[in-house]
Amino acid sequence: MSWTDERIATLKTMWEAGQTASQIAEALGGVSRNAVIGKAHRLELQARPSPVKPNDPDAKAAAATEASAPVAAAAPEPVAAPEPVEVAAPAPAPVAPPVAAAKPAAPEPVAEEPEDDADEDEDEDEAAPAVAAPVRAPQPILRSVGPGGFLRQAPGEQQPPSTPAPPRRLVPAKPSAEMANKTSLLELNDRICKWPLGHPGEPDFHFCGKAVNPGFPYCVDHCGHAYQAQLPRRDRRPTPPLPFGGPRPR
DNA sequence: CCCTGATTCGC
DNA sequence: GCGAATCAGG
Repeated sequence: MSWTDERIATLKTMWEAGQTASQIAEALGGVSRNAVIGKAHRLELQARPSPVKPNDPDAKAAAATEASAPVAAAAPEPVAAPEPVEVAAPAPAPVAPPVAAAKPAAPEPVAEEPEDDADEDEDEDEAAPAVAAPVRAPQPILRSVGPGGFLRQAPGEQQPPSTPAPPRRLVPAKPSAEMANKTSLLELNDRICKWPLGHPGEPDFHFCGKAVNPGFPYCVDHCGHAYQAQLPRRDRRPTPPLPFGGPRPR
């Protein structure tokens, strides 16, 4: 298997979406997770919280290099001023994180309508009324910053009780009509949602294409899908949050 | 044990 | 450039 543009695009997309290397490898097929990670790094896609990220470069390098050779000398404690790794503290404290007031000007362009939370809109309805954003009190909400740098939902605004909802149609069932205004890979830019729909290589594969949530590669809706707490693999639905139908049966 | 990503290094 | 082997934290 080689890294075609399509595969690379998928890799990028999934990587940015927070999928694990294993999942990406599985979805792509024909590659190991190591290959995915290696490629991701070569593409300079690095990011995402890694389970193994020490602090001191020197100590780490030494440890990594001399992994098998127990260093019994030199540089016992070169640690002088370890810079505190400033990660946004998920402190529930009343003090608002800096990000909270970041963009209070534009309170959710998309109306999170209470009318039917049970049946949330995951489908890209051709009639998506993204414009019908009614007046909503511009009260800033307390948020913390997640590993990916995304705004985490405040405890109060947890919408559904983490109900992924039964897997529904992720790919428009209407090939022709829907295809007319699909967003192809070539049309991707900084302003439109890059959430992939369908499988790369297939005729109906396209991207969401809606306006992005400022600062993110996806629209508000898909940010919600892309950025969520990782559940243990075991408790994870086979594919629910995945825009990809999962590994394509070959 | 399992998982994760990072890094190295021979190819 | 690629990816298996290896490392290391959770």
